[in-house]
Amino acid sequence: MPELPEVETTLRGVAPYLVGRKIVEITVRDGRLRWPVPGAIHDLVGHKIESARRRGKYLLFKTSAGTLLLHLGMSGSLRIVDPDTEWRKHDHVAILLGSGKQLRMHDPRRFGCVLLVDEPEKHPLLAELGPEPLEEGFTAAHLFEQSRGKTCAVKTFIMDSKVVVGVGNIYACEALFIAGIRPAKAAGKVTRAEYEKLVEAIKQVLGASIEVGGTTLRDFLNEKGEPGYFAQSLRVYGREGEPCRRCQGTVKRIVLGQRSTYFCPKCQK
DNA sequence: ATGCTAACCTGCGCGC
DNA sequence: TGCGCGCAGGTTAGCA
Repeated sequence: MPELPEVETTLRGVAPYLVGRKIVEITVRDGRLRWPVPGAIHDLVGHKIESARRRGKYLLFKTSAGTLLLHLGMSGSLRIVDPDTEWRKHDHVAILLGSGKQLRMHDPRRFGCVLLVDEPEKHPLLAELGPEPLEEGFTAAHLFEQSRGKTCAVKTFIMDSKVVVGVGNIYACEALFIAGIRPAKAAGKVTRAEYEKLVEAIKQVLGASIEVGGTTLRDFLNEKGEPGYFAQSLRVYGREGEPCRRCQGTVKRIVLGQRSTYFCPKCQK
């Protein structure tokens, strides 16, 4: 489900229900996520959520007793419900708030995680992360420097969270199409001028998707159960064999780094 | 250090 | 209708 726009949409949806509220009860129905949900998260009961923010695709809910670190993996989602709402299959963790509302984490594939951390910036999962793509630190110079000597595909390169966070499979394909760069081209051979275009394309495509609530492919819904509308704006992702929207060519699919990769051979060199 | 792969899971849509 | 197969928005661990 989630790339950066979907995580950001989720954050904006749930934050107003969380910040300033006390945690009344935490229910772990199935703690078998990517890593076991630590028993210590119950220490947060009685503490107030002071802030809710995002770092890459991680969500961080801060309390005076520690920070809840949450990742939605491939299929995770959050919902705000009334506590008497019927449990769905794969509703794994729930947090009851002082307001009487409940936050529920749903994740069929269980690639997501719910952890308790003390100093988020020092945590191994966050310490090595690259810049936020929508912030100042994400520049063509950064990509150019980081990529010199790299033989991996430029698409794989921009999906590496140590290089830049939040660019997943959909938006990597879309951004490379907008920038006119062939996804399989070695990252180290992409020119400075191409990285200029790519940085702009990434900012453009992520920003545009956030504006319409993210991409709903099969199951992404926001905290109110509404879909995102970016799917209808996709230029190449999932369009193998269909006509390119810019030229008369046909969208092709290849596999890079075990991931489906869509591009137009005529528009992307 | 770098780079590739296998692995973690469940569910869905497709062709037969 | 049912079954097997391939595929899915992410990321880490482990190996060469």
